[in-house]
Amino acid sequence: MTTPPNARPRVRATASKKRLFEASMRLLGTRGPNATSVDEIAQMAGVSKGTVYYNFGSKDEMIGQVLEFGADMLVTELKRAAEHPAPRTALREMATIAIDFVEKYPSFAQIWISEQLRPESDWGDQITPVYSRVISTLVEVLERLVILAPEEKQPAATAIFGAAMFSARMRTVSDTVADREVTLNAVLNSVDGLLATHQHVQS
Amino acid sequence: MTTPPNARPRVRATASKKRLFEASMRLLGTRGPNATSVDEIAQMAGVSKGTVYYNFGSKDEMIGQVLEFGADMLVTELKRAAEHPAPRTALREMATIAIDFVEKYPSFAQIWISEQLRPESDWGDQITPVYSRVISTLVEVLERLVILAPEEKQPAATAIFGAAMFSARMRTVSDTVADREVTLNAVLNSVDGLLATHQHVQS
Amino acid sequence: MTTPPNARPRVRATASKKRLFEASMRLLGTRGPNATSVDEIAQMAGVSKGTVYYNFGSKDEMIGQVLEFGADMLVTELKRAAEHPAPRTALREMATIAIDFVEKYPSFAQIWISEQLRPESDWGDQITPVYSRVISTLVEVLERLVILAPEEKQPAATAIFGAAMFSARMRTVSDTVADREVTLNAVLNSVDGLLATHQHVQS
Amino acid sequence: MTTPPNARPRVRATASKKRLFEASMRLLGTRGPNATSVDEIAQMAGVSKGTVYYNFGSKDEMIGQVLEFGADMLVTELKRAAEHPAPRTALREMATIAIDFVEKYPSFAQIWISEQLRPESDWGDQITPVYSRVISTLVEVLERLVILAPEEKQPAATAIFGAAMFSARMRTVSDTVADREVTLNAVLNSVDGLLATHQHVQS
DNA sequence: GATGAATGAGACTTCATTCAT
DNA sequence: GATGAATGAAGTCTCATTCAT
Repeated sequence: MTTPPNARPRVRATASKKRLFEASMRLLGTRGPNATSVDEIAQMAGVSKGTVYYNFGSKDEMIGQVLEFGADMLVTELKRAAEHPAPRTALREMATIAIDFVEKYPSFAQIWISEQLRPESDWGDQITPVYSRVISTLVEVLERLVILAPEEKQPAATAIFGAAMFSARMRTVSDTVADREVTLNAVLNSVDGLLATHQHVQS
Repeated sequence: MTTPPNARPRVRATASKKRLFEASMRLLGTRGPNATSVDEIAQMAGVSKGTVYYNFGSKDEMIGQVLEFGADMLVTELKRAAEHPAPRTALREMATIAIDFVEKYPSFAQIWISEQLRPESDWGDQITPVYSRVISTLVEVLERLVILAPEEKQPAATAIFGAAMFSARMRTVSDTVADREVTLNAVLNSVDGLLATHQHVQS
Repeated sequence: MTTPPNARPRVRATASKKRLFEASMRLLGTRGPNATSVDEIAQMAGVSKGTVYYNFGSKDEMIGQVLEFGADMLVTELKRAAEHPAPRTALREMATIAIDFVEKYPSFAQIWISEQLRPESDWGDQITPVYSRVISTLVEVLERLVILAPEEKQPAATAIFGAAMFSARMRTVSDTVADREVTLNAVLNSVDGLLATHQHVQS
Repeated sequence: MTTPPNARPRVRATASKKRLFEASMRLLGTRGPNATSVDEIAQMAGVSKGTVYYNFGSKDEMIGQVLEFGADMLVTELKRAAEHPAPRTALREMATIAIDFVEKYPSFAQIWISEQLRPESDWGDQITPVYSRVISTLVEVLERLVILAPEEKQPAATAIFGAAMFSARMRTVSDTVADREVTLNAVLNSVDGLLATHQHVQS
């Protein structure tokens, strides 16, 4: 993190860390954290195993940082889309972003969906935020769309999030890849259901 | 391998086998398959480690059988609920069953959601059926509810399944347990969305 | 071992033991004692694993008995051949017997050659006799053929035994099976060497 | 698997690797590969069990390398002795080398004799060559000694090899250790038999 | 006489982590 | 900054043996 005056060491350090980051992203989602060994990550990054510990301190710390990085990427994009003035359009764009993100980084969706639910996950600190940050963003948009009782808000958002993540991930797994637009509409059924059963917010 | 009891499968199951089954169910979901050791399962079942191998041959085989058993339980119940003449009521009951099942056996939801999505899971043969069997049942009910284009069917069912599983599991994890009825309605938003945007089937 | 008055149990007992014997013979030579499990032997014999312990008490005891049985078979035949009045003919017949025996029961040759040499073999008590009984028979015949110094006797016999066993076993393993007669002559070279370098015994 | 040091094989061998090699040599022959555990080897070498896997990858790989190393040692010496201009002297020296080698490394003789004959040995790739390389060297020398029919060559060499290995190994096992010279002569009886019954090669 | 469920010691192997260089 | 040799705890699995039935 420090920025010493001599450039070369910093460049090399950054290079190693960056390569480890990239290798982690690729392997973590393909095989999951448990099935991926530090050896493999180091080998794919082209550095020695010790370098992992020099740069990150532990395997869990590295995974945590990778997960956090990915989470920031997704949440940032989602928040930007949430700002669209028309709430239904905002939701459509958010779903699109989620679907595309999962297609681009199946890794993260995998880990989030699977590990997020595991109560005593080692990366809980990095993972839970993904869910809660997305949910709170979703709730904000939903509040601009329909009038919801307080206790309805989080469940409604959770259902949409679950539908989106699950549908998106399934596209990347199943043999018959569903059309992106069709998947998007299926996810948005949830939104349309809300619109059909709840009073709309006046713009 | 040692003299496997495949002569008359499951007839007169040993007490040991039953106890291992129960211990597996409890531990598998709490910690996930990878994080649960054969030692722990055997210890919780009150038998020796060798007994696991005498009865199941391998850890994977045992996990597979446990998963299969749970899947049969859920799918059987879902299929019965699906037979309700009114399709929307059928879907409501199916969602209720799923939510209750997850509450009763958080284990299975955990494994299904997390492992199902992992392409090269070792228990793929036992797991994939859970998804596909549920989806095909869901599709049958949806076909009785609204008129769907062929390519819409699976995505619509997947979105509902994802919403239900994710919401149900989230209830068992989060601090503020959402009300069961509210969760149910949130899941059914997806169904109501379909009803709002598609032509209804004449009864 | 006891012979109870009612015939049926004895017949069954004999049957189990006999079948275990045969299964052992077949497996022991193919895979060696260490690589052959009690399970496999029992399974091939069509009896339960417990029957092995009921009949023999232990794996080692069973192997020992099987080895002893084979040894008796060979030694008995060799001793009969050794009685031929012409010593060289006796030796030729003994070698023939050994070669044929190895061809018929590659198992025994395998175990004898390999385990015999292992100092702390578990079956030492049953195996060593094979070697010493054959050697002493050989020595007796050699003494009728040439005049040997006392210290020459055992080494000469050992060399012949080694040549015979090794050559015989090699025939059953190698791709290009050597002609039986040619192998026999190669083994008898040792005898002819003795005749060429030592004083003959007057008949 | 963990970062195997195959970059520059054997250059600058670690002290650990060398010590494991030596411990393996000592234990492998005393007890045979199956009866020797990785734990024992590591303990005798004074390193941890993990070091075995770091350096060799597996037990079989380690055994294979040890066997190969020993085979090279013996074959190299035999080939040098085989170059002696007088073929009978060459054979006598070869037999001497074999006897001494077995006395020094009873281990290898043990494994070669016992495992070589086992068709489906796991170390077949390392072991078979021992036999065939020695046999072909022996045949070359025999061809310089007497005129042999093509089909006689390999059997003659095999008989000599068997006599030598067996006699040598027997010396290290039996209580009454035969004199080295006497054993040597017993082995060479085979050669003298060839000389007595076949036409000599003109020098 | 025979069975087979159960056992537990011990085997091979993996892998996150440490540390001297 | 980085390396890679070394470690040891922990994991999966095998198998000879015991014992109640």
